[in-house]
Amino acid sequence: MGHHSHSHHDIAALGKYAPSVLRYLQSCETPQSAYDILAALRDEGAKAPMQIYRALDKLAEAGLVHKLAKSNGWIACDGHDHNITNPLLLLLSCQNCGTVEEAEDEELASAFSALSDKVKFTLQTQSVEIDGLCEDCDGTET
Amino acid sequence: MGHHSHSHHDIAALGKYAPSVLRYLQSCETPQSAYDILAALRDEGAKAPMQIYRALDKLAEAGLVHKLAKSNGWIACDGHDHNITNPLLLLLSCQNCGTVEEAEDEELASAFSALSDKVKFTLQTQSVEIDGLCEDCDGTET
DNA sequence: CTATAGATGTTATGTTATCACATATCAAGG
DNA sequence: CCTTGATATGTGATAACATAACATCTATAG
Repeated sequence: MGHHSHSHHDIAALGKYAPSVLRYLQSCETPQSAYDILAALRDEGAKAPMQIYRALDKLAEAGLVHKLAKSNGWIACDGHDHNITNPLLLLLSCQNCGTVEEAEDEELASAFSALSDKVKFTLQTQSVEIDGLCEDCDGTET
Repeated sequence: MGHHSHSHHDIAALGKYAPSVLRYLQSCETPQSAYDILAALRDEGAKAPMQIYRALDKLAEAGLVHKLAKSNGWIACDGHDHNITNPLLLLLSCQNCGTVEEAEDEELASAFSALSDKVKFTLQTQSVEIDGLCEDCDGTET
């Protein structure tokens, strides 16, 4: 259990550009748009948005990248194992520096389950995006 | 306390199109895009996206409409009072029929607060979007 | 070898959002 | 009045994000 599931993926099988898209996102501190990634991967032959979106779709399905809906940005997964036993991923997005921290929380996950029962709404969400200030930026921002 | 705060707003003060944008969203069952709203408000003189976005921005700031980040759609607030004492709005978005239900939950709100302390991340988020199936659709969808 | 299925390349287009500047409205001071 | 400045609104252009549609390539089963 010390390993996370990512090492089990054959990233090359996710398409021609999946490895470089993932490597690029891993090299970035902050979320990148599909067009940012496209620009960065010109050297490697990428020419059209579809090539990037196809790679991102497969990487996301494999849990190797996450999309931030509010900003249309993408990040590489930090290594959390997003599988059936870890149902709820929290993406803590700093409004000052732009970094995104991943977290999981049992208490929050069970509060979600309880709510789901209470209001009779069957949850399908696997991640929740949360805005705020990271420890470094809190108090620091102008 | 039978009243909600919305009656305190002077909607006309939120701009020329704010009243008709709000009225239109209130008439819709499902989220509408800014361009949907624009199309619906041609009769009332709306001609360009900016006119709609300006109205939506002010309505959102007043808590009278909510944006769904994942779908770029907008809904009218259902009457919940989104003020300082009710910090966390949950938007339960049905993936089958498209309706969005608003909810609040003390337990969930305190789990968020607890998490915030634990990971040292200062929350600014006021609403959380959640996907799933509403009671009517659960089991019903094909 | 060829048929075919799936992956990738490519063009065009659809959709969402904002910029930048023009024009209008209106209130306050001269 | 009239000018000045602040705020609201109108408008065209364009940026930014995403997908449709079809062509071409490639691996491999038959």
